[in-house]
Amino acid sequence: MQELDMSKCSQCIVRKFSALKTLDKSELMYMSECKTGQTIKKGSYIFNEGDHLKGVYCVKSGVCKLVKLSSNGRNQIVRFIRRGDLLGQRSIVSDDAVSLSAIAVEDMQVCFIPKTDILTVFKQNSNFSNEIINDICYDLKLANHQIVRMAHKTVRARFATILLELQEEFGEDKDKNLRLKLSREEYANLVGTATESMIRMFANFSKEGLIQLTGKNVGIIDQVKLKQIAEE
Amino acid sequence: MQELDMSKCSQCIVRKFSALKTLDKSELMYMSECKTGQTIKKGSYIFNEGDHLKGVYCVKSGVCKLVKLSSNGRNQIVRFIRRGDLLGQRSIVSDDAVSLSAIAVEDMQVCFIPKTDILTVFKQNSNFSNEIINDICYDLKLANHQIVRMAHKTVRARFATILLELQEEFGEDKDKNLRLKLSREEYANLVGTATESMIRMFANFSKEGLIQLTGKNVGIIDQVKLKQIAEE
DNA sequence: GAAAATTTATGATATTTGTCATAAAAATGG
DNA sequence: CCATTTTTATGACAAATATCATAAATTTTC
Repeated sequence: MQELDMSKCSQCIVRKFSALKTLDKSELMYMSECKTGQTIKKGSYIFNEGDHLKGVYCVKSGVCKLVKLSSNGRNQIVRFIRRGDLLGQRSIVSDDAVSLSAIAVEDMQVCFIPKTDILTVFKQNSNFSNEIINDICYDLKLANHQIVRMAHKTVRARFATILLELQEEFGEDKDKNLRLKLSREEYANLVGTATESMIRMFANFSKEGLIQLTGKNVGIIDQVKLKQIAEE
Repeated sequence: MQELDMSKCSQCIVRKFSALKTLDKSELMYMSECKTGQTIKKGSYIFNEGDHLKGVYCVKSGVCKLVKLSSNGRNQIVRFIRRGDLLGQRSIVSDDAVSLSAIAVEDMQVCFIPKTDILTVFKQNSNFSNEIINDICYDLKLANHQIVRMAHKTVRARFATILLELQEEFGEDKDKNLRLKLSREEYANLVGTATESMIRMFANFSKEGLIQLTGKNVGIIDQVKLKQIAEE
């Protein structure tokens, strides 16, 4: 990680997307004083399962994955964090060690805000705290949904769901390929299956004309059919 | 549901277990005024996926399951709520519809506290709000853990885990049988498998001397081995 | 307490998914 | 640009799990 000055928070467009949008001028000034900017290279850890976070990261650009290790050695990607998201929100309200690791999937620019400083604002500004709490509630809702999906859907259906979610969440480039580039192994860790099985699924979906593969690029062709498969 | 007066909150032992323990005398008096007591029969719904909750339930006795329906018709038990727990906590901080159904697994006694009233206390008493938020964070942590389990563990390992969790959470009766009585179907919905597969697993575990089956009763015999299987 | 309904049990079989082995293709690093 | 490492691909097979059918056991209902 490399330290950078990313200038004033009040001029940062990214805060508009996060709970930080609720802060007023003086609060933003305060944040500007506290934060430190960093760049994080693709593949490197921002924090690790078990760490005690000393603050929150505000993501200016790039994407990271939240990953959990299973006792039998498998990895699960629980969710992605992207531009505008706050990474490590829970550490504001809870002193527990984090239960997930955060690993950059692309090069990232983030601002680190120390816990004590964000806590000051959290206690002062109820709009801000409500936003944070709502975010956490939303995460819980998604997590419950995901439990059910993992428990009762086939790899095939889960893969279809993931493809549609990636399209929805990160969009497509000019060539209609999914903007977020992931390895087959990462897809496997997202869907919850073995890498080999994942590769086979890619081949199947491609043969069936549901997706188009161009190198590492994945293009969604038949959205309707994918939705159908996701429901099965 | 039958209406009951369950008398004063300040005299209720159950509040000691929940976030309500942070309330002072006057706040408890206030709660006593607002709440209404109810009994709920085994098998009946307390609320349904999609409902908008008008308040929170404080569980005095009995157990309920939080269930989510999958698009392919399967049920998943996401967690249990028991004596001392607040049911529907998230509705305090979020206006969203609930994403889970709550169904009584045993006869229950609950007190219903209207949202507006609990919100008053939530805003006033930061100890109380912190407790609630911490509970929600804890739920999220468990949910993430469960995603990984569902994605990467076999039915066998998940079953072992569930047995140990039920022992831990609800304890055993005089005959060393698990106190919480569930049907095979409920076990299946908890482990995330087909009922027939679940029944076979019961037979297997019994044959292997891991558990003892006496009618609907389930006794844990070999805790050590179960822990081992849970890790696989 | 008998009939009906539900739950548990078991067999046979199909499907899904994982594992291990191996090889081709692509990316990486001097 | 070549050697090395990593990623993707594919075959063969094993293991886990679901599905369908049927029956026994248990509970519920009148």
